[in-house]
Amino acid sequence: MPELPSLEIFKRYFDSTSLNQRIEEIKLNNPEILLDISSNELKNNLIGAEFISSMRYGKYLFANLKNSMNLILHFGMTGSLKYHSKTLDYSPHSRISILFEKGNVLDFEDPRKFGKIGMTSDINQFIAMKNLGPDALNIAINPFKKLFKNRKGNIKPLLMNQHFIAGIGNLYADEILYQSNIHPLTKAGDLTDDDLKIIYENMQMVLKKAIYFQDNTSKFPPEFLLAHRYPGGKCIEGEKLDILKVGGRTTYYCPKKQIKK
DNA sequence: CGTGGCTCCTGGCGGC
DNA sequence: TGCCGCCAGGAGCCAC
Repeated sequence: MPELPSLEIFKRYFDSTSLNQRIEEIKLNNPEILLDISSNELKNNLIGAEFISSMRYGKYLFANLKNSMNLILHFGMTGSLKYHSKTLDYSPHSRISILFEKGNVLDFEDPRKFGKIGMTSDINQFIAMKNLGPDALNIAINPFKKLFKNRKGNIKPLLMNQHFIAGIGNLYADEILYQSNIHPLTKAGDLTDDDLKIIYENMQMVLKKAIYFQDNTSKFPPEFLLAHRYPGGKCIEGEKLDILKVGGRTTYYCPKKQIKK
């Protein structure tokens, strides 16, 4: 589920389970998910250390260690966290297991193995190296509007472009545009100042609501697209949602509400 | 630059 | 039941 809202949920889960305990052992079941670091190096940084805090940026979670290193977690399409007792509930898809001294385990699960795990001593440098745009939940309206200066291309791929703005994925891009009455194929250059304001406000609203609903789309009220986003689904006004491919990704929108300019 | 296509990998679902 | 094709919340790379 990993768009910004799930990342925020993961962060809270991590903070409430995994801080301030000595790391005793690392089980690295799939070293191929490591990002620019060897298994031994990762283990050397983690074993004997402890997490003291965490920070989310876009779709990345940084777990801060007392020794001033930071574990980087990227969840791909199917990543998640699971904290459990050492004695039970090992996930078959655990790619890395972090065993704490008191007998509990944090599993990084990821069936499809699109996730990545790494380590950095400098989070800002990592963000700059990845060339990530500003975080979607921590940008003010004027800087947001400025991002659109001289931008071409369609609005939906732009919202999903992590170099442009960090945190929005396929589902929430659809929701934000639906709430804003903007067609996903609208050219960025055709958006008015008012359109950008509306998109900005809906981006904030949608992401916050999604966090509030624990990123569980089945809990979304009917005025949200995500409550009806499946083949044959109808929006709250009874209009059948249309499906398009935009930037290679399946896109749902309401043809009545979201008119192309 | 911007875009479209392909790739990594695995599981779940619908259709035959 | 078994097999097959298609699809999936991400993102990097490459060719045009």
